[in-house]
Amino acid sequence: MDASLKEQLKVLIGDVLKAQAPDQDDLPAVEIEKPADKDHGDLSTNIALKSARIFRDKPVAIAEKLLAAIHSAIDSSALKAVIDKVEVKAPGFINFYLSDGAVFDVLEDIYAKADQYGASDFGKKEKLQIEFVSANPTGPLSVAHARQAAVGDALINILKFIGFDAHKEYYVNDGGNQIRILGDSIKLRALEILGETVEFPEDNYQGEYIKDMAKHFMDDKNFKSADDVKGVSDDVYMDFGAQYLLDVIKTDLKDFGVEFDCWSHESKIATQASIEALLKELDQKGLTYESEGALWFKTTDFGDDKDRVLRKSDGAYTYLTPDIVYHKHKFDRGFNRAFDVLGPDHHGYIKRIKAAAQALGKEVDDLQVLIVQLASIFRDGVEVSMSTRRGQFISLREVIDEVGVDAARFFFLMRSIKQHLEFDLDLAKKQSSENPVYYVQYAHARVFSINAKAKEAGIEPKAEKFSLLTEPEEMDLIKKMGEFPSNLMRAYDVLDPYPLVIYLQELAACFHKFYDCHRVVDDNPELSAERLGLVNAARIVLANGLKLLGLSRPEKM
RNA sequence: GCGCCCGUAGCUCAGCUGGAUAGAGCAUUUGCCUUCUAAGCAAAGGGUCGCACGUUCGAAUCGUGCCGGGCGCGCCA
Repeated sequence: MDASLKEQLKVLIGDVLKAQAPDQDDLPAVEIEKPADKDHGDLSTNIALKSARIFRDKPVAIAEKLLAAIHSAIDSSALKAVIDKVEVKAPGFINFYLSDGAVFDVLEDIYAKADQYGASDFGKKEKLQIEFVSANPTGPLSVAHARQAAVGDALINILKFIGFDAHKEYYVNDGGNQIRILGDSIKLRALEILGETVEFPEDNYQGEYIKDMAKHFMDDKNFKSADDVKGVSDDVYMDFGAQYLLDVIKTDLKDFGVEFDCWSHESKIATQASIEALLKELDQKGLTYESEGALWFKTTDFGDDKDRVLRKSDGAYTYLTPDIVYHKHKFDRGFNRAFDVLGPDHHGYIKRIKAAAQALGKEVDDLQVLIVQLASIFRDGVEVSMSTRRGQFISLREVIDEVGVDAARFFFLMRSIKQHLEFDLDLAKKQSSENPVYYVQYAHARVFSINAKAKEAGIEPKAEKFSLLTEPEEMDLIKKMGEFPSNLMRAYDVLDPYPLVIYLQELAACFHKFYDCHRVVDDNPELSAERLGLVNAARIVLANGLKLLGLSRPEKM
């Protein structure tokens, strides 16, 4: 079932096809796939259907012709031990059935690699970075950030597992206007607390947490009067606010199981000198021009809808400019590729920042933006309305406290990032069969109670030379385990961990079905030993998958 | 008006680069615990895959055009 088997078959069939039509040079490529239906074998090729036009014959007739040649080719190759049966089925598929021995190889492979089963050197140590969350330190993290955190973290784990040198980074946007507003908000709330009448601007941060911060601030400084508050510069409020909230963010993320390799600060990277150097570089490449008193970047050269302003007519830089410096900094640090995880409100920004990467000499796909759709929160069956500006939203902290880390991470990962997510707090909280979180973990935990039972009976798990497992539920479970590596590759292809979540649910389903149909520990010691080996192999695969998703692997539930 | 994402069972969603009779969970109905955890298993009902053309031996999947929903279109960040 592994990739090399598919490749071997592909080559073999390709050779057979070529022998049938030596003069044809535009033969279709051979594709091998795993049929959805068990009655269609373990592997299948549609080559006869694809080449119907070239051979000017019915697909079934072509398949029959190829079948004889494939049979003899297999008999004289190493595949003989692996392929049990080959047959043609309407409308012209050629289906391959694996031998039991080939299926058992999966189990031996799992035991040989253990917690490294599924790992590979596919990534060839390519150095890449995923930047995610990167919320401005102006408030606690929301559910949107929580989803991005779960996705970024799981994706990093998967990329590392398949051989990439992957790093996770948080970009702290501490240079912009919003920090000034944050400082102002704290200051005004402090004055309010002291009984002053203040006009609190609508654009300032309205959340209750600002009042808490103002109290903390005054306690720290031992401020008692409005004059004390007015006596310190705005910078003090800004620094306090940003640092305070950054600490909150770090703590919340840590409690969510997400720890970054690097926290980059805009204020340290996008310095005046580095911005000027960037502008000079872009100018030398002929990618900027002045118009209406502003400095523009020709992003249209790279497919953007319109050019973008780098420096406003008042002399200040737009958000884009330091962000380009930051991305240049990423590539200068040796990251071959970079991924930015952003919310859907940023999709209009993609062309711009990719244009910048190309202007800096990178290829189009060296910078990829992963847009993670939002999550709607449902409580008591109704959607909770959220507004960041008004400070009304469910925070990551509330999600952690209310449903727990495992359930929250699982829910955030169980849908494609392209899919808008419905997060039902009541469902996520439930410790019952309705909650999909526990389905996978329960399979893992069940193995431990089997092991306890086996220990009583003095049965040791077998880890090689399997031969007695013949039940369909056993074979299905083993074959499903063999699909683990390809699901990791699929997660990489789509840059989204969700295929792994779906896979683990399928694997758990195979396990539960086996569990209900057959007893592991019974009066046949040889069979019991093999079944014990089987369920422990399943436990390894489940554990590896859960670990990659950042979920716990309970031994008891 | 333009751009991105979504539209598949009552609900929430899978369906990978086009393949064989469109799947799962939840919900509904019905079975299975004196034996390794019932947070489990089995069975039943439930679908013009938003609509229409097109490409193809073959379309939920690809293309075009509509319809519907979400988000975004600043010298904001």
